[in-house]
Amino acid sequence: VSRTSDRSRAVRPRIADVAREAGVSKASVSFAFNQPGRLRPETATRIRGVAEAMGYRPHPVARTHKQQRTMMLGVLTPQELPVVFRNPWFGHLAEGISAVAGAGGYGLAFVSPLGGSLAIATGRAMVDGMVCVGLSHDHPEVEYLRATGIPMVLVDSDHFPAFSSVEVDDEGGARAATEHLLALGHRDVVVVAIQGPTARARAEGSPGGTVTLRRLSGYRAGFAAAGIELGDDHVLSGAASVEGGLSCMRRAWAAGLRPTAALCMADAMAIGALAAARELNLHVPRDLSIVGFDDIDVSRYTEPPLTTVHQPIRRKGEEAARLLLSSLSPEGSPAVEHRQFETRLVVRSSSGPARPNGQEVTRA
Amino acid sequence: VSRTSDRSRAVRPRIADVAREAGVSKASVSFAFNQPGRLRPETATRIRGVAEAMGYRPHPVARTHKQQRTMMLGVLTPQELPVVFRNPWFGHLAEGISAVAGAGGYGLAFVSPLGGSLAIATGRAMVDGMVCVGLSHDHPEVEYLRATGIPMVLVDSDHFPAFSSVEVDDEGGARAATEHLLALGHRDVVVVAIQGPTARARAEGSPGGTVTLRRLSGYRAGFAAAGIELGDDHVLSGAASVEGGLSCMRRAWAAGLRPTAALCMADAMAIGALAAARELNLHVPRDLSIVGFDDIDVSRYTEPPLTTVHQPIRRKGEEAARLLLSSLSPEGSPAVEHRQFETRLVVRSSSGPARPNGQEVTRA
DNA sequence: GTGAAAGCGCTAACAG
DNA sequence: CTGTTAGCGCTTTCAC
Repeated sequence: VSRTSDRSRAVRPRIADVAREAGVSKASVSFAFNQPGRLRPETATRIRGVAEAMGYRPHPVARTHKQQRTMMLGVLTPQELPVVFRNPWFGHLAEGISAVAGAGGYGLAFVSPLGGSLAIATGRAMVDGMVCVGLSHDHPEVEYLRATGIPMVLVDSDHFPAFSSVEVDDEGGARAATEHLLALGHRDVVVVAIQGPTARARAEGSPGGTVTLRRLSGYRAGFAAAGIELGDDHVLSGAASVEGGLSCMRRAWAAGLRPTAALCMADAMAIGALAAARELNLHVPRDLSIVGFDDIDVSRYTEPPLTTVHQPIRRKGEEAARLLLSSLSPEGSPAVEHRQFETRLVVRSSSGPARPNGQEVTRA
Repeated sequence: VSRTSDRSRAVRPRIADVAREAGVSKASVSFAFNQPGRLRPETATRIRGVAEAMGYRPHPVARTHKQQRTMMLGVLTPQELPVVFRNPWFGHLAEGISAVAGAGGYGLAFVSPLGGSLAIATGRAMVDGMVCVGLSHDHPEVEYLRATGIPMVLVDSDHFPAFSSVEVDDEGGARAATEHLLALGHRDVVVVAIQGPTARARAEGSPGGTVTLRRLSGYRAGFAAAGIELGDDHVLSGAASVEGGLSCMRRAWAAGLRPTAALCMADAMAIGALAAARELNLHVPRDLSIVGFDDIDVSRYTEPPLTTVHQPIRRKGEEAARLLLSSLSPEGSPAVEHRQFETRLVVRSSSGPARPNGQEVTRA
């Protein structure tokens, strides 16, 4: 067998090549890299010199294979990566996760459905542990994931007895948002919900996912306390992105709805709602109040600045990674912990008094 | 040696265990998973049943080791991950990369300095190829990277003869932005630059990085054509984030600068500049014009909507991944290609006529 | 201080 | 159709 590939890519020298060239054993070469103290200094230096000259580099997979740990953390999302990255919320979460992962010497790999299957993707994932984002019990492959034995920490997911979790008080936050609107006199409100990642939810265009359901129930509770019922036709679902929010609002108007306010489950969607309002020639908040959820960085700089439910996104990421690392380290606590952060309503300028009852907006 | 770890974590069954249990050879088990066609259907089914019952799953690292390909793409950034994720621009790029990587069956791993060293991180990276973002020739470890032999595609980086690249016309875009401001009568303008990732640049607080330099030269060229020189004291550097832009503007004002406009190298920074204006009680664009760069999704929804230089961020990501995949596949073209996309100025409302010459803003 | 050798767990060429 | 076997490239214990 020729040592040169047909693509004529340079052949990577192996540890044996270096050993031969340096006139030592493979073990010595390994020591030169991993435990230089065990070699006579001059030997170590010489070996490394030879290795460098040959362009030798320990093969990361072989090394990992032997070591039985990858020093990688996985970030698992039931949605495809492009849709995940489209939501700035995820960037903030990744900030938090990567900060503590990096500090602990861990790298990050993103695990999302491969060929439509999370199971396949998970099976391929070379990670020591996973942060799972938005995993619900009704996910078709959740049992598989649970059974893999991979240490996991759940963020914004259903609870599983075996795993630690990090979340926020979604219901409370949603309820606070509703009460805010109610206090401003709003009675006709649409909910812009995050669509579930499951095929079923997508097919039905229905909301889904743990967080979605919790927030929905918070909204409902708020309305119920005021004796108002939130009709199913007033709940629109879409992707958690600007585009998704925009499309929900368009659908609402197309369906003849003329609400005075919109409760959005993600700031990205709320920004989309802002765009929709602009399209419809609606002034925010005079003609339409918009309340978001998340309080991502840009929300305070939108036009108008967004009233929204704040949650500590980065801290959630940090905490999740911390929990995971601690369950990974031999000295760390293997105890499962459930951490819930508070939410709080941040009132800015996208919400205001409802326009007088029944008075439809005049298109300019 | 006990087969049970002290952390009492369930022992993962190996292929040999399944083979023994099913009364077949390891090869048959492997075939049952990878080439079921080579087994009698009933045998294959039985084996998979046994495997399932035992909770067997092929070890991803071992599998990868044997296969000699990881089916993973790396995304390399000279900056630490948290700072990278702080810039929405990167989210858009990741959208593009992940879309084509996922379609090609590849996963994504993020590679950023580990213990301060890109070399260490790269050495550990189990990837088939890398998309390098913002790599400049003057990076201390760039030679190491080049020498690894890992297939790479460069985004927004200096050119390297061996690698394909994807970029935009930074200089042209920057120049267009400058000319726009000049046409509006601005003569006293500060530049809010992206700080280089190198320790040196950080220490000096100086701008750095390929893209930064290109845009800076575009700005300079624009001013020069009008006979104006951009003083070094008018160039502030910071992280490519809202926070970074805010801090640059604070520093500018603290230094006694009272420009009528700011040219920001990233929309995230421009949003920070918007925040600074608010702090300083400056109306945008009446007292201060702000021009960004990137045209990220939210830029059209800020208060006021951002005048900025548009670049096709997602397409850059897609193109980079496509180039990389094609160089990875046996049939793909190994040719190095350099792809440059156009930029174009998008005028929105954050820029306007300069306030009359010499007339300082009155703080409200 | 240095080297020999035994794996890590899997895949696939080759025999049977 | 099924099993034997030879690695993939490295690390690390154990002996010298």
